[in-house]
Amino acid sequence: MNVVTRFAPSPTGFLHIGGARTALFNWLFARHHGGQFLLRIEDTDRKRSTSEAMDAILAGLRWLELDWYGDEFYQSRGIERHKATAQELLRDGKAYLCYCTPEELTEMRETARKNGRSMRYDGRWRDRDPADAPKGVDPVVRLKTPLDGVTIVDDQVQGPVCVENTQLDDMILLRSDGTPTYMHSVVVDDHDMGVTHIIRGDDHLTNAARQTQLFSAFGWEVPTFAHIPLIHGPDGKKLSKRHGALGVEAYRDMGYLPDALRNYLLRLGWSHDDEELISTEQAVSWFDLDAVGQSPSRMDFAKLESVNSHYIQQEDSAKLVELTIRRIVESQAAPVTLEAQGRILSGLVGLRQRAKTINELAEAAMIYVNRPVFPLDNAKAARLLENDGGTLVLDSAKLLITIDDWSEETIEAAVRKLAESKSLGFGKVAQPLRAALTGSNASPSIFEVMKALGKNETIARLNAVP
RNA sequence: GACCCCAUCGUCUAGUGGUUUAGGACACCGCCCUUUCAAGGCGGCAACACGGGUUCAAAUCCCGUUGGGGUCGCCA
Repeated sequence: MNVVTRFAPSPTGFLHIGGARTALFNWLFARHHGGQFLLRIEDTDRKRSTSEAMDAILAGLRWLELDWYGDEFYQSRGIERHKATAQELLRDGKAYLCYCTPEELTEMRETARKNGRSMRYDGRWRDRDPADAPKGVDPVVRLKTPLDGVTIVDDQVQGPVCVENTQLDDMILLRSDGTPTYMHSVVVDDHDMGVTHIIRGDDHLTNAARQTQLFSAFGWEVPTFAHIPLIHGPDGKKLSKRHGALGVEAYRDMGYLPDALRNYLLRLGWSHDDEELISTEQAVSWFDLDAVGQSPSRMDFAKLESVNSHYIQQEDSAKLVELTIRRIVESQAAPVTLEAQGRILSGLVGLRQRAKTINELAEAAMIYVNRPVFPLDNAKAARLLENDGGTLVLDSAKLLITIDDWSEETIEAAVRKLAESKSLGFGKVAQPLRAALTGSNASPSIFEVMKALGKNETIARLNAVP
């Protein structure tokens, strides 16, 4: 089966989470079937389209590693073609000129609503003699849609959806200024681009019926539709900014990995038995429309974090260090020395195990960037150095300075021996050391920290305790 | 309001008429491990919206109710 999918965002805002999932599903579906995934920017609304939004969408897609086939299409470049096809329909008597004023339309809408009908435009110019055309009024071009019968959208996710044709009015193809509408442009473009599968949000389901009518008017084959349920906020209501209706770059800034976000989004509304952590390769081989759920799902940051932490465990060390350092530099607006970078890499095992996001990782890694400042801000840590805590730290320093083989094992053996010699529980020694070394009462293993810090820095930090 | 879609633990979901005391994951709770915090291991809590049918048998099929969502622009 030849498969061509497309993602068609309008550049009026960033690439939000729902759009990202739509793009992912299209990408996956095309990959799975060995087809092509195309990108089309729907920029026909010049007033609302911005180049910033366009850049944000492209950057978001690239960050998510959802690459599209060939160059992206710009809908605005097809305007002449869209106009021409509408004229064809007009010539063939499948469309007509309508001279209704906006006021008339508003009135019609109100009447329709009052009478409990969904049909808005009453088709008053459908069969009217063009000679009746009022002077000085620019007409719109409307499609002559079927007056009776039903239009069936055989949706791959929702199943067959039947809409009575009496519910659908004659849609506008060309505005009175001659420019094509979205409904018209989409159909022409999808046909011209050879799109075989239209996978998009559920909010377009009712559009599918209208677009089907247009495809039929042209005598074109209707693509297969698949409307995926929308993502809602944690409360089941429409996704708001507070709930995560953010651009994907915001997710990057919150410290999520693209692989993790993709995995999370994939599982939101799609499943493969009990699989939770799914690699891209597996996703490509498993993904199909029949496993897409029919009900809307809710955004769950806790689950996203959990998935993200798994990907942080799996991420390549060098890459992880790079991301961590970049984040530190961004937030501290200060460089990280090569020495500190080496320490972070050395202590990465313990750091990554405790981090759910890159941001948490960057924060935890600060113990390798800055020395603790006394008196410590952390009250619990400060308390660990009170009484004989400070003495234990200095005793440890004296002992550790004699160690030549600076390995975790040797360091641990030495510290354990010290605790034993003083008849102290191991924790009694370890906690003050932790406070002296990291300025905190919680950190990775102190032996790992000492190893990563190196002997000189370790001794220096221990001796710095007042 | 009209039309369309949806309905299994708090959340994401498995389940396609009997294999189900409804499974997994996240979250939550407890225990273990333990130098702290995590991670990990073990265990626990927790759902078929409701009402009618169909059938020997229904979470699974049908109808209705309720609830949620979407659409109703010369926006996309």
